[in-house]
Amino acid sequence: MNEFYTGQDKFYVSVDCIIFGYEEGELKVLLKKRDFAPFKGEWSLMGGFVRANESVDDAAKRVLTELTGIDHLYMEQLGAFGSVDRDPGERVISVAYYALVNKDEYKLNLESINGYWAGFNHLPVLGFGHKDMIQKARKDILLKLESEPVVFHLLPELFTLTQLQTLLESISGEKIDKRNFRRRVFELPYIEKTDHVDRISSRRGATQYKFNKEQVYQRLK
Amino acid sequence: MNEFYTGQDKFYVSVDCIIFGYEEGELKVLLKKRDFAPFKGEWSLMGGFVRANESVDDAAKRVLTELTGIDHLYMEQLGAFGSVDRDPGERVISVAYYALVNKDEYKLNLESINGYWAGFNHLPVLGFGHKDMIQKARKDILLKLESEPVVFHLLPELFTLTQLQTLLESISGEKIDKRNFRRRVFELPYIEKTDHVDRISSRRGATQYKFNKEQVYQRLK
DNA sequence: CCAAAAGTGTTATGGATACACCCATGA
DNA sequence: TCATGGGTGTATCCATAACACTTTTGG
Repeated sequence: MNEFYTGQDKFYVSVDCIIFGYEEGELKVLLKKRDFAPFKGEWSLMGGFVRANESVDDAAKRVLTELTGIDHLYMEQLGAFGSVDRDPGERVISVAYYALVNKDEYKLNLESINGYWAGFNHLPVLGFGHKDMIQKARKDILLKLESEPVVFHLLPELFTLTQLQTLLESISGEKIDKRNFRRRVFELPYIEKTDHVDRISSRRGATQYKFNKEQVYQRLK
Repeated sequence: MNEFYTGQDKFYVSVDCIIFGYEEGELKVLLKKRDFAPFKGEWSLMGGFVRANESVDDAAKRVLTELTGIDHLYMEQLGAFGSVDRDPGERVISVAYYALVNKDEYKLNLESINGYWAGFNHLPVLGFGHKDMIQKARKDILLKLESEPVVFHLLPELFTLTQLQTLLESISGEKIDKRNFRRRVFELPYIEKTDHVDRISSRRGATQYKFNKEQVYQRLK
């Protein structure tokens, strides 16, 4: 149609998904054993190629669903990673996304996808610039948190304030004062106390809270 | 090399540059008349195709230099724009960048590039999702401003506090109190008073200030 | 002398921080 | 009874916001 376009180079375009979860006080990232070269058998992010008939965003959703069965996730684009030799096999331009998952809600079959939840502070060696992507994603979430309480995507329906606090601490990398933290939480209209008590993590039992999602979104105009 | 890659679709990948400048109290965006279809002769962002032997970041720098002669600019990636029908001519995945330019330092020959500085609040009709990109870029800069005084890339060497204030107002879209603003500025170690006086914009004359770039970067660790 | 922009301080308020002890329970 | 994590208030400090008049000078 446009001869100007002809003669331009074409590229493989992939998507890489950084899937964050939370467990036992630590932020986790879902990794998978690579099925094919290069680095076959090594750990890597969930990824796949963009197809001609889908948008890049749709490709990311598709890859996520294909690999994990998870649908309708909270997901944001992180950016394009386009250095020439990022993929040692072929030139591939990758667009990275990050997703936040409530691990309880979606019971993944880790075996069938050759996956595992890596502790954010104990990542294995990763190729393709994946480590940079993960670090960048963490910073991005931290920034986003200032304007939107996205962490609730990571937590189970019911959670204790200690769980919420340690999650925020592990994302920000900083200790939070318990009393100041709780006072702030009590002022938030979208975090509600429930009658449930968690007796797993402490002898005394901790009150469980839940997010009121309508309030979250209403609050954001 | 990797048969898995073969059979995947390939794409044209382009870069689009949102070049911001500042003049007479208003934020500006550099646009250019398109040389080829689709939308030949219409206004659009500076753009070009990524080549096989260069990174996407390098492509953005190259396009900027080719079209404007400007080199070594402050530039950030905004993200990938990959909907299927974004470009009505062909499927093209675009990675957008924004740049901040001191218009005085780089005297552009607007005629030769068919360009013009559009007022941010008076943009013409733009295709290819360029308007969305521009809006997103403004928000991004606003966010970035909280952690880094990037506006100095837009200002001339010497500037008055009123110029700085109106620039910030036009980026944020909000009025700032003059006295509070000035008090805050006086506390910043990287904004220095000079002996120069600007007599163009007022009868009385306004003191000109300058950024101390070492202080800016030192401050950011 | 007047129009137009530059310049200048004080007060009030709210949010952030620092800080230490008692409580309830299961083992 | 004791070890473990849950739960609670107060005082201080600092950043932010609101607010109006005087100064200088070119025309």
